[in-house]
Amino acid sequence: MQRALSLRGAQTPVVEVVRADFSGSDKTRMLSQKAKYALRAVLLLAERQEDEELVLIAEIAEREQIPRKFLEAILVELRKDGILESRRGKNGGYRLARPLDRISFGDVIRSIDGPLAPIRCASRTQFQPCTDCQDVDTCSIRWAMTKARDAMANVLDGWTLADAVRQRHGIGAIPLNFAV
Amino acid sequence: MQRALSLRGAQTPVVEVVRADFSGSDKTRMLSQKAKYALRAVLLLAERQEDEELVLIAEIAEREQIPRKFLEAILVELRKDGILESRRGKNGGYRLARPLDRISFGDVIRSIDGPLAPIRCASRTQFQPCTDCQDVDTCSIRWAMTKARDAMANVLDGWTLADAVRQRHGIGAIPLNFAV
DNA sequence: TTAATGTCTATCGTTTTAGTAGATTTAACG
DNA sequence: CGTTAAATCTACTAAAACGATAGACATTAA
Repeated sequence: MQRALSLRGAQTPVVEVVRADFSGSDKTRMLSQKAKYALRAVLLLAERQEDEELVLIAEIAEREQIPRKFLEAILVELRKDGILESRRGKNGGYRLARPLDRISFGDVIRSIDGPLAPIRCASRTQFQPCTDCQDVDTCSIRWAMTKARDAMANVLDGWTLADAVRQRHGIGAIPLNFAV
Repeated sequence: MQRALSLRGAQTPVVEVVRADFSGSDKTRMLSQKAKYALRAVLLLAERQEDEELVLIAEIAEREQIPRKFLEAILVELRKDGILESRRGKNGGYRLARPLDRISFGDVIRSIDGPLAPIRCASRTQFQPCTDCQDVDTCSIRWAMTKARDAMANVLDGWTLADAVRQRHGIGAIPLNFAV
């Protein structure tokens, strides 16, 4: 049975130019624009946090080029999750609710985008089995995704605003677990 | 200036029942349903690959409870990316295009969902700067996301169908880098 | 009281996701 | 050759998520 010969596999492109399109397009997959804005905002607050002053939404919006109204919603979420504090009224504004070294990238991302895990059944903070799952305990997809989540969480929960600010200013070494 | 007292932080819920809602809802974030189907399909083919036989789409669909027509599209993508081979016509069907130990979870996920990186500027296979990026080289978000991507890729590219099948059958040890 | 500020609620257009339907091509077999 | 069993291609659709916007409302300092 020599049928291997007639099998259709990947078309190895005869000319490479063929591969020049955007197959796979522009899927964001994971970090939403919203979470990216959140990180930028929080990072800005981190730079300011020394001078005990509150920072205006308007200022954050302008400096980071984030749509004002959209940013408002983001900041409210971060406040509800205990990452930011705010005061309303005249002289109001925002600031970080905790010291720089106690706010991680993971905290911010979870606040805006939800669990870090690629799939709910691999989440440690928001576990939920797939509706069509046959056996949660032996599922090898879940197993791999859990490992992936842990690896990612290890990075994102270990990397704090303090680290980012330090890195940005070029002072201080990068933590050991993040060596390249 | 005692303004810390009047700051609004996270509302520590007075009654815990309040927290019973689904804030954060059901965002998939990363692994799409489609990619999950793809992994299930490929895993099934991996179990069958010994007996040189081709497997019907219909059979995969039924066994894995995947909508038939949707599955077709998935298998075509996997074939185009060189993960599967197929033959049409009578006695047609699908099978893996490479040995089990040369197809990783990362391969399958990339084929269906695109780059593993949480954000394009952190992708090694599909790099692209953010349109609003001020400085790609010093961006600390990109930096963190790159580390997260690498950690995740290390897991998903290292975990192959061979590993998954071995694990499923309870024989053979889990590779060192995946020790818990 | 007023002006400056954050907060809440509702809405909206676009893109992505998940899925469906039907016509078409290919290969085996008699 | 004709039939039949398969994959494949093209087009469409409903629902959700995403990114944003608008406007009324609540709070605080001066």
